[in-house]
Amino acid sequence: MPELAEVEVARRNVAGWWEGEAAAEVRLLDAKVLKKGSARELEEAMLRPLVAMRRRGKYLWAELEGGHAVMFHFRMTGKITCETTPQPRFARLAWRVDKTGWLTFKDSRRLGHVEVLAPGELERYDALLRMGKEPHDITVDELREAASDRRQLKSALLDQGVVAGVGNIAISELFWRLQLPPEVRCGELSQAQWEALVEEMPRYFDEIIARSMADEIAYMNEAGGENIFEVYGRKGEACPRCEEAIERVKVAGRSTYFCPACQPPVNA
DNA sequence: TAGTCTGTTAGACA
DNA sequence: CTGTCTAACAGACT
Repeated sequence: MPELAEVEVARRNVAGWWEGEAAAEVRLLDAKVLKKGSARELEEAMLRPLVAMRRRGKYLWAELEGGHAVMFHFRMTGKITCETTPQPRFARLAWRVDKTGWLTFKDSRRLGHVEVLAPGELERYDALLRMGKEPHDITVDELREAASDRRQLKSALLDQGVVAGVGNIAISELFWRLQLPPEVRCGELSQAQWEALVEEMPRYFDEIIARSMADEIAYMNEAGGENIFEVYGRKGEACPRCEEAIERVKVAGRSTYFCPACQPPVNA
């Protein structure tokens, strides 16, 4: 599951499931996922009607009547699904909405978290304050300014302070589309390549979002696990563009999949 | 089996 | 500043 795209799909789904209602019942199934606020505050907040579901980067939050917010971060394995029972496997928090069923925050690895924010705290939420612009809003100049020349482009794009929501999978896919080598440094990109990157980022996310929404409808969530990416997770398979075998390397500490033929090193 | 991999992020360290 | 490693954690894969 992708990054910004997965969270945006979750936002749209949850907004539809929960829209205009208050939860009828809240169950905190694993108290350790609640990183800020008390179980009681969480319950009181969620029992108020939903005002809006919002997203910034990979952060997702619910705004409730009365001014509280409930913040979610999925990290690696978190997700929100709609269930018929309140305690499916890996459920950490569940709330029942009459018209829909049990909305469930699941997280097998328990790296994700939930926070209850009192009125006004959202405006002072550090991760949001430090976050770069969304891929859909950032300009070429803004991106170049945030990414210093010597830094690896991958490292810069993974930095949420540079641009919001880009994750490890998106990097492999974007680099393949733009034919950039995995370890390319920011200073090595031409103006045209910067422009292409700024154009391709929102396009990539829009495509994955559209695809994920369609899959949700087709499979009623709980994806079948088919790899929808061009190169990510496809080591040894043929490049869709040139048939060369896809390789995997570690850059910025994370796996990057690339085609050695159509993404050659800059100095080659 | 045991070891290795994993979509994130913050923080320690060289 | 930069990259690398680790810790959170637990399951899937080789």
